[in-house]
Amino acid sequence: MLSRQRNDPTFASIWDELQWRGLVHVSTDQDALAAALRAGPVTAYCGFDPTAPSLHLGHLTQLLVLRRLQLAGHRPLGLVGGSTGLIGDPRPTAERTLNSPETVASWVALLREQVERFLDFEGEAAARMVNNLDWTAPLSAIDFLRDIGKHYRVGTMLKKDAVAARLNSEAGISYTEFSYQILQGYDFLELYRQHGCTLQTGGSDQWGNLTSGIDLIRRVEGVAVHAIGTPLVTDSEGRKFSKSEGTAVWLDPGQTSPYAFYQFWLNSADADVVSRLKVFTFLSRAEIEELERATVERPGAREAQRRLALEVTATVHGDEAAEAARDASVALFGGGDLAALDEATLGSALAELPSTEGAPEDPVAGLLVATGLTSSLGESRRAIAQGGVYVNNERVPDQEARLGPLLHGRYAVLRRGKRTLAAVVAP
RNA sequence: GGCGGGUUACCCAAGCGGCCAAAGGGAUCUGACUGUAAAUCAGCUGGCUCUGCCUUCGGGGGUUCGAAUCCCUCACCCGCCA
Repeated sequence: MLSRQRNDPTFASIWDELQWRGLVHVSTDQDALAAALRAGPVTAYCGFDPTAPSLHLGHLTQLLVLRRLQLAGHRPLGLVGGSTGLIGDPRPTAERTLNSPETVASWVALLREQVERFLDFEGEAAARMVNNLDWTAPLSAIDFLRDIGKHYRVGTMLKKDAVAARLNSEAGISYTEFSYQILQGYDFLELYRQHGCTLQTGGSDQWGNLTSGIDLIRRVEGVAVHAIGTPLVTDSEGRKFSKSEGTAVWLDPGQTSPYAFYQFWLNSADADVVSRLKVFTFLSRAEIEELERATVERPGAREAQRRLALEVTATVHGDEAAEAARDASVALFGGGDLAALDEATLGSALAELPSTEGAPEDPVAGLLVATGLTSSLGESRRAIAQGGVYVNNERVPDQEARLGPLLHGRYAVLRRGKRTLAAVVAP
């Protein structure tokens, strides 16, 4: 995948391209930053905290920004938050529950592998991976307070969005989380010292943490460094899709299958699809503008959504998985008669879906639970009663219904609602 | 450390001895319309061996025929004072 990615050569600079793609929501002084990027290779970093065993879509934006910078000749540093993950970035709503050091360490390892897949570790602009535990763990509490804490003004720290929100809420905030911004600021300082890093990227909700490092480096080293805050990935309603909103789309294929991942993008609203193409694909401006026209002229054809789904799935899961997800989608949503599909096509399509073993006499309600389409028998019955369950595209008539005849003697396709599918396979 | 307030389902939030599996709103999910879209309208949303039973209102213990509701205790959060 990496070898096929490229920036659009029609842009005068990477800065122009990032701007066009809508990836710069906030930044430090634009002229200075653009000039720095023009002047030669810049070392840029982005941090990923282990709050779960996988990265999700919010992180993908950052990974691709680093990759775009790398393609323009700059050097990316992928940071995993071995120490910051032990502390927890304050959320605006409530205090986090601390995870055990063992858990954090295991998640760090998983995240590191995921980040590594998006960057090139060879050549002039080779990427590097770092872990902030390496420089934070040896630091004593006294060193921390004297050497770093002295540069921070509490008044400034209190003004950071997340901190201010928490202070104004009933939840309050612990000293632990309050200190987070100092740790992240110190990361930037260390990376500046160790690797000459002068640019940090992050989501715009991280702006307070980004400026924390910028201010620290100015005070300690007298140097002006930069930051880019990318827009948060939302749908056209402004809803954030990240794990905190409960609709997580994970990069780990074990948690979100390539098929489910493909389907997520395919279901993008017209109003969102162009901005998503810009942020999440390496398609050129000309290609994206063509897809934008297609969306306006033939919205029902959903050409942009199809291309988006294929491109992003390929970027994350590889060409083969992306094509399999596309082929399965075409077969299963092809417009009707599943029985008309030949066995090989059906079998490979169903292989993309969550599945369970079952026989014709098994009750549908139980199979729904077994495939994960519902989480309890009660929910299954409710779904059936609402007319929201289908077997092989036939609506299931009553709650006691059994599976019935299998396609090719082996398969059945369970559907919940319009588009959530699962497979039943004879043992 | 003292005093006061608080901890309810995915989130916000009402309830303050029985009519409470717990109002209302948000969100999810389903149906209709569609393009596997959006908007709109309607409905569902603890579990089960389902005319009943079980678990749930921060944890534990108690009072009572009966507790989310009263008492004790522990934990955590907020505010004021120190």
